[in-house]
Amino acid sequence: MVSQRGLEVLRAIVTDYVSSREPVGSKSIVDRHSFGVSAATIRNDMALLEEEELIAAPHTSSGRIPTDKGYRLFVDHLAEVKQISSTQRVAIERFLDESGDFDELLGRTVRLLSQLTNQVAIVQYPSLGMAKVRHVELVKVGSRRVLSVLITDNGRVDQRLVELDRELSESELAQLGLSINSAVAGQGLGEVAASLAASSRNISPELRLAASVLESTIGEQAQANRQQRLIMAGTANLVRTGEDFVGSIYPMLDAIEEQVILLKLFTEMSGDGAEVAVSIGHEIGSSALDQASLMTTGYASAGQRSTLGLLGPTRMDYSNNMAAVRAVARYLTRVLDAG
Amino acid sequence: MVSQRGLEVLRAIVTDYVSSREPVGSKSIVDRHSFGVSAATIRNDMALLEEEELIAAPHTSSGRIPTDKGYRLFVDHLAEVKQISSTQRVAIERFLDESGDFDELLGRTVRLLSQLTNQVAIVQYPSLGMAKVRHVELVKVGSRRVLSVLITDNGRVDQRLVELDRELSESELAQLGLSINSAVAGQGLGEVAASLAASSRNISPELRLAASVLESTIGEQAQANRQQRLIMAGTANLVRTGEDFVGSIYPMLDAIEEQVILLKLFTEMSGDGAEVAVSIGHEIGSSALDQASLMTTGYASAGQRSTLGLLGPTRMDYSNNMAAVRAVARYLTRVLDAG
DNA sequence: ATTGGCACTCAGAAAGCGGGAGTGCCAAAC
DNA sequence: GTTTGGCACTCCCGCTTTCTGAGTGCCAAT
Repeated sequence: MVSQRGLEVLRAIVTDYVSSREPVGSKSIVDRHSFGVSAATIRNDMALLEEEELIAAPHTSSGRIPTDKGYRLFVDHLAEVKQISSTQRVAIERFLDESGDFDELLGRTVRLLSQLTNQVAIVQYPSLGMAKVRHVELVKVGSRRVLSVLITDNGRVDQRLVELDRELSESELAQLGLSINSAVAGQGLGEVAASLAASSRNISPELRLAASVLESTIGEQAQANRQQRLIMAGTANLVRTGEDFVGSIYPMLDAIEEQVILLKLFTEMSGDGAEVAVSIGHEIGSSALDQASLMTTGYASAGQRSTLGLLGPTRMDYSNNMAAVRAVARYLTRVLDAG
Repeated sequence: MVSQRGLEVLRAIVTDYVSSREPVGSKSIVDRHSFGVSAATIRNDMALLEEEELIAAPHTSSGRIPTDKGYRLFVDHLAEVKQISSTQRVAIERFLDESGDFDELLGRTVRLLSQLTNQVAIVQYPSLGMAKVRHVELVKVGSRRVLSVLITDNGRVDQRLVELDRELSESELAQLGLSINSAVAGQGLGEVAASLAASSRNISPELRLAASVLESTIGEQAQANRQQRLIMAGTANLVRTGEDFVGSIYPMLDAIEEQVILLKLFTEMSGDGAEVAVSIGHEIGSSALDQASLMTTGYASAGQRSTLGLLGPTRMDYSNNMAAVRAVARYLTRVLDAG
């Protein structure tokens, strides 16, 4: 069994390794930390830790680095719950002052988080969820093209181009818009398609074809799972910390650019609510990301729960990053959710 | 003066260097290309080219690589105008089929271009430009928060959160919405602020304060220069081609993440219209992007002109990339602009 | 349980050593 | 005058060798 001091040694190994990037040996531990014991004693403890697979030696007779399991124990029991630094607070404050479009805000948030942590930051676009339709606006943008803008009562906007069979006059379009709005306004997103189908009976024959195209698009918009969208920043940081990965980082970069894996992970992890959740290395369950850690937490936008987080090497500063993720999520919720 | 054959030699050097990544010598030129002359003759030509600073030798007695000036000459006079390959065509076709939100479309476009070229792809968000206001929708998203969605008649949407001094009832909000819409609908974006100020006299005293906050926000939205927004993809490609840069690529990555320089360059280059414009190395005028080339062209969205392009090492496949940029811009225009 | 001592291991830096691709120049040939 | 073969020279790059030092595991003594 691992002793109390053994755990302290593990903590020392993790913190030292994270800051130095180098395998840490018994000597450097007694130097940097004030255990009241000799290096040989530490070595005994380390042998225990290695048996438990909490640490490992990259090469025979070299210092030790934490395993995924070691990081896990560290995150669960040993990491101190930090507050964000004053520098970070200033960054968030300054960031708070700027105004801008909703999308811009999310973009700025994700860049902020990436700068605070020097990792890849990811924000999941809030889902349309259980919202109701507020308004549909049809905008003519070409002779036979119409942009359909759907606005929900929790403030999400989905805009989409529709190609019609023939040109509609402004008045025809206005008429269609009126009829569509009266059919769908106040409807839950799930009901939109049905309501549209029901109302379309009253439409004049000349408009019938155009109307059906529009209706199917609006139905799509209502179904569209905006949850499927990630905003990312700081991919470059992964390169900067690239020395932390053995072998090529290209599989990782590809996986990130693909987004598929991340989307899956984000939706899976989103259930956890307010706490910061961490997946370490192999726990992520993707071979491309098995040298990475994923850290997520929830945020709220107009009552809709969504997820944000970051991705970085397993060898990351968990305490700091967890604090930053938590702070940014809280801040974003404060800005976007009911005051 | 550089002879005709000299120019052919330059072309050979550029193409060989681009594909091999290695300084190219006189021997390998006569091997790979069928000049009817010996290596020694080529050497003489190369000496000329070097005098003209079109090529340079990384080390004494090593092969030559093109200088920025050499690339410039190549792009202007020697590069053959390629068609995109069938593989690329297929990629674009497949991409064309998918439906989705406007923002998603731009996102997909930029990822497409980055995959076609293996470079960093950039799309500038279409500007609001000379558009007129179509509709303003006010959506209550919290007790004291309102989301203001502004839609223009060319289909751009700007959404923005407003914090009010007190809670408004739905009916109050609806009333305000009506009054605001009647004031601004059909107005040019520049006139919005004035129209709002004029109309606000008729607003009841209880709403006065909330109205003024809303009005100033809507004024901002109308002024907002969406031109200021870039969508990027494929930063990772820069790392993949990272061996092409001498020294650290971090300054480049930083410059890209900052976006400031790129925004400036994009707005400057946007005037050129339909042709593909290329800035090579030092021509860009930014020390961080010394070793990069920027390639841009215009596209149109509902009559608004905007810019897209890519960024990569000076040592890039100009012919291919120019073809891809042109093809994607045309395609995007076809989808977004009047059919 | 802890400690000092000691032989052993091994990664990584420094140094040494060709091989080879490429050059510049020159005198001869076309 | 342009082109060519020849030749001496340069210097990068990859290879092996050596060396050093941090670190380990184990053991006997405290």
